[in-house]
Amino acid sequence: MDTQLVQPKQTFMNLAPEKRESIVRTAAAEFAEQGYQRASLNNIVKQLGISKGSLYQYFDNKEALFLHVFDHFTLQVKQYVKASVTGNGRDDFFGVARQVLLAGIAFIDTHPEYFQVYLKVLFERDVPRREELVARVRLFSLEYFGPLADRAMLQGMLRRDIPARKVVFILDAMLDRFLQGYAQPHLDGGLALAGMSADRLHDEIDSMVAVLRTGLQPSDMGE
Amino acid sequence: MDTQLVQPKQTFMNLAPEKRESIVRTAAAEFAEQGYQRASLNNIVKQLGISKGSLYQYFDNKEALFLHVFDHFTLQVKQYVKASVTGNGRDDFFGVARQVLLAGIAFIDTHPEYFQVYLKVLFERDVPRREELVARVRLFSLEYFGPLADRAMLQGMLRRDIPARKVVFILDAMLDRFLQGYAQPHLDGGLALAGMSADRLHDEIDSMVAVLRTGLQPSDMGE
DNA sequence: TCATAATGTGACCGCCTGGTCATATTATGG
DNA sequence: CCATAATATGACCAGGCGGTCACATTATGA
Repeated sequence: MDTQLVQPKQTFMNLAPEKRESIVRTAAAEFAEQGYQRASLNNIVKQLGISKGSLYQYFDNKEALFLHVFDHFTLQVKQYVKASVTGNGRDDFFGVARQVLLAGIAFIDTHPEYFQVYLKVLFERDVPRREELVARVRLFSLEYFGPLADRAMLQGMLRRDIPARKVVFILDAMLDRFLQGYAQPHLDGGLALAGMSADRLHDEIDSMVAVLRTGLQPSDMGE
Repeated sequence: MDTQLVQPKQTFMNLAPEKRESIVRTAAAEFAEQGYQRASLNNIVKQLGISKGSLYQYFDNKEALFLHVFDHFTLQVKQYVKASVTGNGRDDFFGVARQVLLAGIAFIDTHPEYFQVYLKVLFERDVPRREELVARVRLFSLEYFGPLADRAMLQGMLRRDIPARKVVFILDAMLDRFLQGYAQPHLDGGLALAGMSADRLHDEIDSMVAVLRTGLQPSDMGE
């Protein structure tokens, strides 16, 4: 989640920032709708009102454009999560989970196309450097929650009869699935998360975290 | 989940059953690997060693072939779940969840390509009659667990402070995610489910269900 | 002002796609 | 055996793709 996946050509960097942004946003929308393989460069340049030759002056090929879009996505995610968690002081394990969930919702609200690109990468074959891309995002989650769970375990905040890595799996599954349900109405298990008001959404999140607390905290701890 | 999505042409029905099966299996594999849009009929007929004209004597078009494959998938799932649950007597709510999880694993083991087709349908746009296809599978899960949860609630087997529909969401999310992780190694949250031995897999499932029990049962109930 | 460098353009290429159809092959039954 | 119906075939079509390149346009700075 550190170094860049690809370098655009110098010509692209010389562009006005607004134009750069509009290109990345338009490309992201196309990749989000169609996935990598079906996404059409002809479509992208048509929507941008530039010629195909220009696009090839900015990026070496379709793959480089796609990787640059993904670079933007990971950068944005990182910023969102960091901002939301560090902003709200020292929470306990489940408090952090709640914050991450809220950050995810906020991210999807402001950049729905980026999250769709991520989902496409997860479930599509033949995405260039797919393993690497997925690893970047998954590792971010695992490496983030892993140490947190270990610490919580040492502090007696988690049941000792469940291995820490299983706690992480459950947390990861729940968070990811909740976000998938928010972005992809079919997966919300009948909760109708998609059009929900912010208040009710927060209620859903709180009660979801509460269930995790009950299930994963030692029984001799209050809520 | 009842009526057929599409009728193959008569010519297809006149074929020897083994040939019919080999056609459906080969098509399923192609759709699983490539998704609907990218799947190539040229590829399918080449692998089958038949001409493209023949394929069009069996099905009206690509869409009809795809829908027929999906029909087979839903039929198989139904059989697997029914068989595994009815076979093992009267379990409690969480016991049934465990049985369904085991049935899902068994299904993926024997028909990995069908499950991949389902995942592709979930995350791909422009799949013909996509809403309908997803609804068939999701409704199967919701309509199955919904009444079960209601009954469990009435019998005092579930915490009263969590609405039944939220219990269903959590269960549905956990099961679906576990199966996704089994079929798609990136999503296993570091549990390495993919290559796991049957015994260890059963352990994982048992402890997962145990966590659900603890989190969702009233605190005054033993395990 | 003008030579040079940087950037923009879209017709064009080879390739692959889903789908068609005239024709060849095989099965059927009188 | 032969006429007819059923089935199999693959060359062919229009359309879209990623990518190229000779050329037009614009920016630069001496």
